[in-house]
Parts: sequence; structure tokens; C-alpha cells
Amino acid sequence: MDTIKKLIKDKGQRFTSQKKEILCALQQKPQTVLEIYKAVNSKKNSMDKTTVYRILTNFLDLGIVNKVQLNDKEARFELSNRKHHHHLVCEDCGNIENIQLPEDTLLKVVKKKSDFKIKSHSLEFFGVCKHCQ
Amino acid sequence: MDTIKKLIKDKGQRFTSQKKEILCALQQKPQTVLEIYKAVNSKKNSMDKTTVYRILTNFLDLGIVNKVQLNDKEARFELSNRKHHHHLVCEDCGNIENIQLPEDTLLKVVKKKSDFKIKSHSLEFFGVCKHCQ
DNA sequence: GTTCATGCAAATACTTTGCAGACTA
DNA sequence: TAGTCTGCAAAGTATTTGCATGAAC
Repeated sequence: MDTIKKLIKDKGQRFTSQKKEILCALQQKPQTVLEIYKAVNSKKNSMDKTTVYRILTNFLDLGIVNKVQLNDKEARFELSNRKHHHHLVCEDCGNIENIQLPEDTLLKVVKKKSDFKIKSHSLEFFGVCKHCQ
Repeated sequence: MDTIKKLIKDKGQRFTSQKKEILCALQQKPQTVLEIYKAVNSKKNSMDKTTVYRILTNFLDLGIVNKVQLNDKEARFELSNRKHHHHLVCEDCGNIENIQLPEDTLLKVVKKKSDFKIKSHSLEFFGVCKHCQ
């Protein structure tokens, strides 16, 4: 948290209560704008949806959050201060789990087979979680 | 084309000129709704954007097209009658190339590490294409 | 006190729905 | 001819912008 606070202040920006709330809500899992909006408004505080959009865009610029696209669903946001990982999405209950994988071999194949200078990749899995099976 | 035509007719649906146009436009590469809309309207014909949405939804139901999410961009549609493949996206020019990969090993790891019954996955790469380097 | 951020209202963009007329088979 | 499909208009949803007030430092 303090690292993030410092990052924001170093940019000459303010560390407001709204930003703190959103950071708090993001601790859980990748969430959509609406989910984040509901999470921060379930408490006594009320925050405008515009503010949620603006803060998320701001966090994205600063690299504090990542935008994750899970197939044909809305975009989700997650904190980026985690180890590189991928997602398992349950198509029944919508639950999302993280998973870490040894993808180096595959990346080497891509580099050999293509002319692209690869900078990043996304790898997501869809199926049915243990609970829903 | 004839396979698709048959598939549509077997469902008791019509093979209209609009559907033909959209199939034609999709031959190229994964495209957004707007791109498809522009492509079909560049010719003499004019087609409503509503129709583009409806036909794409219809094709999605019939399994004729797939919806592809490339990171934080809009959804794209591509013909599904291709071999399973992944995408290389150029962050400079937006060009998209297909690539086929030996991902079986990785899938086995996922099955071993997780409780999920995996049904599908998406794997996309982002970087700079040869031309833009 | 200065500057940046928030809330509200309104604008813009994206997607879906209803219905009458047009087209396919 | 029967039934589906399209175009247009309008509604619904998502996201962005402008501006006055409020908060952070």
C-alpha cells in the first residue's frame, strides 16, 4: 500500500479516500467496473461511478492495475503487484482462480516461429470449477 | 461457403445477401463490428449496423464465427472453420497474425495443477511485428 | 492558497429491441 | 404464401467529458 501511495504522490497526484477504497476493493480478485462500484458503495460511503472509471484509468496509466479481458465478458481490473499468472474462469459460477505456469518453452517456440518481437501475452482457461462439476 | 449455407438452411433460416456479404468480409482476419460494418458498406450496398450485430450474433450461435478478445480492445469476430490457433497482435499497426502452437504439454500441467475441468483456452501475444520494428 | 480530484449533469458511444415492410424458399 | 430477415427508430447500457465545488498538501 505504501509503495502505491508513494508512486501516486511522486506523480504529484493526491492519495484520496476514494483511491484507498478502490485499492481495498481490488485486493480480492479481478473485478469489473460495476463490481468495484458496488463493492465501494456497500459501505456507508458513496462514490460516483464516474470516479470509479477515472481512478481505474489513472491506476492503469500508473501501472497499479492491469486490465484483464476474459473472453466475451466485460473488462476486469486487478492489482498488478502480483507474480505473473493466468486465470481459470468457471463458466458456471463465474469464479476466477489464478494459476502459475511454466510457459517459457512455449514462448521460445513463438519467438522461433514468428517475426514478432513479443512483449506480453495473455493466457486464460475456461471450464467448470470443482464446486460446479 | 456451401457448408455454411447448408448449416444455415438446415436450421430453417435464410441465406440472405447480407449474410453472404458478412461472410465475405470475414475471410480476411479477426475484425471488430465497426470494421465489418465499414467493409460491407464500402461497396455499393448499404447495410444497417443493427443487421451486422444481428448476423454476427446469429453466426455465433450457429458456431460459424468465434468471438476473440484481444486484450483491452473491442471484441473481434473470425470464421471458426479454421484450425485451432492463436494470435500475434502488433501494438503499433494493429496487424494480427495467426500462429499454431504445441500447447498440449501446458494443458496437461493445468489439468494436474487445478481442480477445473478445462473446456477451452485463449492465448494471445502482443508485441511489434516485423514491419514496425 | 494552490492544485488536483470528485460529484453531478450531460454528451457520446455501443448494443439491443420493436415493428412494419421486404425478401427467401 | 408463410415465415424469416432487414432497416429504421427508439430504448437501454456503458463510458467519457465539462464544470463548479470540495479535498489534499
